[in-house]
Amino acid sequence: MAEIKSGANPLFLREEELRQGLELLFYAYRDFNAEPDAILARHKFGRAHHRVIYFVGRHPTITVGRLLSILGITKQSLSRVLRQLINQGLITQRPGPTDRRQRLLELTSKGIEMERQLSEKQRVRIARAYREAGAEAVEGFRKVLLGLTRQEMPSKFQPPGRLDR
Amino acid sequence: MAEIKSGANPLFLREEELRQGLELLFYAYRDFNAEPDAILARHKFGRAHHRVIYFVGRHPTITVGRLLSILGITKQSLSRVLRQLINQGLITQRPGPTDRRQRLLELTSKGIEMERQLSEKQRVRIARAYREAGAEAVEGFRKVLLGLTRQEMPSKFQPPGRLDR
DNA sequence: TCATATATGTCAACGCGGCTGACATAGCGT
DNA sequence: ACGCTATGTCAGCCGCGTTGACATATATGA
Repeated sequence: MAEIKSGANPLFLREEELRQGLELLFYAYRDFNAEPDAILARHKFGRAHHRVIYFVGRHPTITVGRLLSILGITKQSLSRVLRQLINQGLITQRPGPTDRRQRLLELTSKGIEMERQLSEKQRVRIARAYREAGAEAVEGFRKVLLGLTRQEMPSKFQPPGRLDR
Repeated sequence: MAEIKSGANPLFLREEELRQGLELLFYAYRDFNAEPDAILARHKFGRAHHRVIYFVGRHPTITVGRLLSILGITKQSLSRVLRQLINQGLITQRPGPTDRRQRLLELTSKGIEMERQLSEKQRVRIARAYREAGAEAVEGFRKVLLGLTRQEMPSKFQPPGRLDR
């Protein structure tokens, strides 16, 4: 990659560069989820539970509908994991104060504890990567990821789809 | 946990920063795979097929065993999608020249065409993100992702696990 | 040469978490 | 009063992971 603009074959190198980015993202995403997966498995949960716990923790009193649109899955899919989380006492629902059709979701203390356990592994991992890479690299990391994210496809709202694994 | 070391509260900001990275990665990974997913669906394939096509394209004449260890899945899982890809004429196998137990995998021209279609969307996306972010940001992006990737868990070889989506 | 180990494939059964379609209920708003 | 919205649920399907057991061909070392 030193000779990126080496006259010889800039197009080929560029292609390599892009592939590299592709793979980096693939491996990083995989490794990044390995540790939480192990914890989840001990509780008979999966990544879907993790995501729900995460976003409810991040947005306390979030409504079901909002959660659905963040996750980009169907209500039937969400319902399964949400019901489990509620039954296990990790999440509570209560009617919305103004619109009582809504169910506002919140983590219980048990849910908060779980969230902490799960994200701790990832926070440590990110923190280490940030520290090693330096502030400037972190800024670049964010910029590029943001660029990857935006500009959705024609369909105005994100179509449902698998995330994970 | 918010105000643990408050004062001005550098710790809180750091925490926010880490969460931001977490989410960025989540969204980027999701959006990044949306377009190929649509193409795959039209051919009755899924992400598993995409990954196999990708890595066989990237490493022509790769053996089944090597592919398994890259993907980090079981041979039974691979076998299903690999058989389909072979039946559909996207991938060919042939015995290894020195060790005839091995099956060397390669994309057919049809497979190459498919690979091109799939990765084109992602290459365009990455290329745009790189262009917009600038060379320096790209370097940072790579550095951080690399930091996220390495340093595996205690188990010396990566345990099997889901990737994707 | 013979025994064991390796590379690969296959059958069967299971689990998670997406999906569609249909239908139900409560509450909001006109 | 009526229809739209937010949510939930039942039923069934599919992709793609998993484990365990067993089969076959080939390589390799005692």
